[in-house]
Amino acid sequence: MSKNLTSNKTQMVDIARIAGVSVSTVSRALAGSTLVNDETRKRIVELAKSLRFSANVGAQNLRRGQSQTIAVVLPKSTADQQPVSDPFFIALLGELADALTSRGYDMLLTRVDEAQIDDIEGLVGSGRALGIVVIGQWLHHYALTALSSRGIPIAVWGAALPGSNYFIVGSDNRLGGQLATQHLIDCGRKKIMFLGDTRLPEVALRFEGYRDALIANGGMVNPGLTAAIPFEAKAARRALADLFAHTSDFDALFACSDLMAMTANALLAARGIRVPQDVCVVGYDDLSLASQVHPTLTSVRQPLADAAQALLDGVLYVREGGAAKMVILPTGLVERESTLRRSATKSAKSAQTKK
Amino acid sequence: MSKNLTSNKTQMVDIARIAGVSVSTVSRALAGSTLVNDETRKRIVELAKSLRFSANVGAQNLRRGQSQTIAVVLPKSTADQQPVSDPFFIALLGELADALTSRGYDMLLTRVDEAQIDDIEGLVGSGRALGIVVIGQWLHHYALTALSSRGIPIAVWGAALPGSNYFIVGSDNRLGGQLATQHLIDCGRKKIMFLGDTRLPEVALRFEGYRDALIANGGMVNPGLTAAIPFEAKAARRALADLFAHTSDFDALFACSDLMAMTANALLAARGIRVPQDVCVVGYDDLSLASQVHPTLTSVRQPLADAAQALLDGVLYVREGGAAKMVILPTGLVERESTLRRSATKSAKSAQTKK
DNA sequence: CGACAAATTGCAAACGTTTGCAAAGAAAAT
DNA sequence: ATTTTCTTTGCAAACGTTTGCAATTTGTCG
Repeated sequence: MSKNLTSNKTQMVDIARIAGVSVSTVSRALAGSTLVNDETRKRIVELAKSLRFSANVGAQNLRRGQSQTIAVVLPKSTADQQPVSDPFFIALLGELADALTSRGYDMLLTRVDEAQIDDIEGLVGSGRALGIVVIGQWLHHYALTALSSRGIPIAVWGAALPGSNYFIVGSDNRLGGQLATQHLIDCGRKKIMFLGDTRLPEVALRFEGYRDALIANGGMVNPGLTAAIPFEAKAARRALADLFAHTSDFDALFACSDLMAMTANALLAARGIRVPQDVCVVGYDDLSLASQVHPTLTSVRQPLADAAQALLDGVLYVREGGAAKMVILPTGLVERESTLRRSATKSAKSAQTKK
Repeated sequence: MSKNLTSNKTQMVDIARIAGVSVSTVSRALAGSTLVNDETRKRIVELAKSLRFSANVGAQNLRRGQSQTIAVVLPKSTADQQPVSDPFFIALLGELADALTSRGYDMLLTRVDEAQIDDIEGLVGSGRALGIVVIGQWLHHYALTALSSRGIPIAVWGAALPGSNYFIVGSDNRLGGQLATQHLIDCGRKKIMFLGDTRLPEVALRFEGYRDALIANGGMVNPGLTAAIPFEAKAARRALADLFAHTSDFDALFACSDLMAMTANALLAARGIRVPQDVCVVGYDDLSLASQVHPTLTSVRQPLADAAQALLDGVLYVREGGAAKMVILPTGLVERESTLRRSATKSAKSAQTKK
C-alpha cells in the first residue's frame, strides 16, 4: 500500500515538512553548512535528533561519489578450519577497528579464501569501500601486486618484499629476530633453535636477524637448529611434537609467534624439560596472553596501534594517488619469565670488555 | 574536467554502450532475469566480467530499499584497554564472518563504547545495515530492550534474561555449570571453587548449575569457595593472584572462561601447586587454545558455529517481523589433562549404589 | 527612496541502479 | 491477411541525498 519501497523510516523530506523548510535546507543544516541561518539550523538539528534521524548513507555515497568505508580482509586458508587464523591478526584487527571508528570510517570485514583473493577488487569496484586493508600478505604476492597496479587502493600488513608495488606496513622483522637471538645469547645459550617456516617472507627476515646475531657473536647457523614450524595452531603442535620427539639437543628456542612458543612450552613441560632453566624460550608478537601463561613469555613486541594507524593512512594515501611505500615499524623485546639472563659474569656487558 | 563525480569506474551505461543495448537490459542480464534473451545475456555477462564490472551497491540498495549488510557490534568497556575483550568473542566473530559471507551478506564491524550503545541504532537508520548482531549483552540490558522495542532488528549473544523483548542466543549456561561441577565431583573433588562474577547473567546461570550439581550430590555451596573474578585478562590475573595469596583451601577450580582457567593454572604452577594432581581445573568456552597449553584444559564447549547461524537467523527473522525468541544451544564437556577422573572406586557410579 | 550587496532559502539536476509499463517484432493462431 | 500471443527490448520514473544556481528577503548605503 505504502508508496515507498523502503519502510517507513524517517528521512529528510519528513523533517523538512515538519520544520516547514525545503529538503535542501535540512541537508545543509545537518551538514553544518554556514549557508543556513543559525536559528533554523539549531531547530532542524534538534528536530532530527528527537526523531532519531540518520541520513541514508547509500544515497549520500551515491551523490558524493565516495564511501566512508574501508574493507579489511582476513585470509582464510582453505586447509584451515580455524575461524580466524592467528591471535595476532585479531589483535591487529581490534586496533584497526578502533583506528577506523575514531577517524569516522566504517569497517567492512571480509574473510577471503586465498583462492578468491582477486574478488576483493569488487569491494572497491562496487563502491562498498574506498580502499582495502589486507592482513597477511602470503596470500599471493602477485595477486596483491596486480590489484594495486589496477588502481585499487590497498595497504598490506606483511613483510617488505622486493618488487612490491603496493603499500606495505610491517614491523622490523630482521631487528626482531636479532633482538630475540641476542637476548638468548646474553642468557648464555649456545644452541638456539629457530622455529618458523622461512618460506614466509616475514619469517625469512626474522631468520636473517637470527643469523646476523649469531654471526655477530662469533657463531653461525647450525642447520640442525632450524625447524619449519607452521603458524597454524594444530599443525604447529604436530610439528613441534614431532620435532621434540627426535631431538632435545638445544638450550633455547626462538619461536616466530607467541602461540608457537606457548605450544612449545606446553610440550616441553610435558617432557619434564624446565623453562627457563633447561631451555629459554622467546616468542613473537607479545600477545596479551604472553603475560598470562606460565611461565610468562619473553617476546618481541610489535607496535600494533601504530600498525593500524599506518595501514589506515596507507590506504587513504594511496587513494589520493600516492605512490606505494614501505612503512617499517620498530620492534622491542619484552623480557619475562621464559628467559633468564645470566648473572653479570657472562652477560653482554662483559662481551664489551676484553677478556 | 570529467562530468561525473565518481571517478572513471566502469558502470552499467558503459557496458550498455559497448554491447549496444540499453541499461535496463544490462541490469536485467546481470541479475539473471529471464526477460532477456539467452544469447544477449551471455554476451553481457561475459563483457561485464572482462571489464571487471561490479555494480554500485549503494545505488542498488537505494533503489531496492534494503541493504545486504549486517552490523556486528563488539562491546568496548571504557576501562578496558584491551583491543578486543575476550578470545571467545573473537572466535564467535570469526564464525559470524563465515556465516554471513557464505549467505551473501556483508559484515560491518563496529566497536562501541558501552556509553554509546544507543548510537548503534543509526547503523540501521542510515540504511548501512539491515540488522545488528550484538556480541555480549552486559552492555545495558535496558538499552537493548529499548532498541528492540523501537523496531531495530537485533539479535544478542548472551544469557536469557527475564523480560527480554529482544532476540537472544546463548548456550545452556546452567547445564554447562552442572556438567563442569559434576565432572569435578566425579574426579573425587570435595572443595570446588567457583570463579566468576555472578553479577553477569551468564555467570549467574553457570553458578546455578554449579549449585545444582553440588546439591544433587548431597553437598551445598560453600560461600568461601566462590570468587568474583572478572573476565578481563589483567583484572582477572590480579584478582586470582590476590585470591591464591589468601587461600589454598580448595582441590578444584571451575573457571568461567578458559582465559581465567589458564591464568589460574599459571599462578598455581608458580606456587608449586600441581594441576591436576593437587587441583583439578575446568574452564569454559573450549577455545582452540585450550588444547595447546600445558596442561591441556578440560573445558565446557559452546557450539560456536551454531551460535553464529542462530544469530544471523535471528536478525533476519526479527526483521521479517518475527517475535523475540530465546535460542538456547547445547553445551558439552571436553575432558583433557587439567582434570583427572578417579579410578572407578569413588566415581559417580558408586554414588548410585547405596553405601 | 532607489540601488546594490549580503544573507538565506528553494528549485531542480544529478549520483547509478531497478523495474513497471509500453513498444516493437516475431511467431502462432484464426 | 488479420488478429492474438509471446519474447525481447527500451523509456522513464523512482530511491534519498547533495549542491550549483537562481530567487527571495533583508539590510546598507548613497
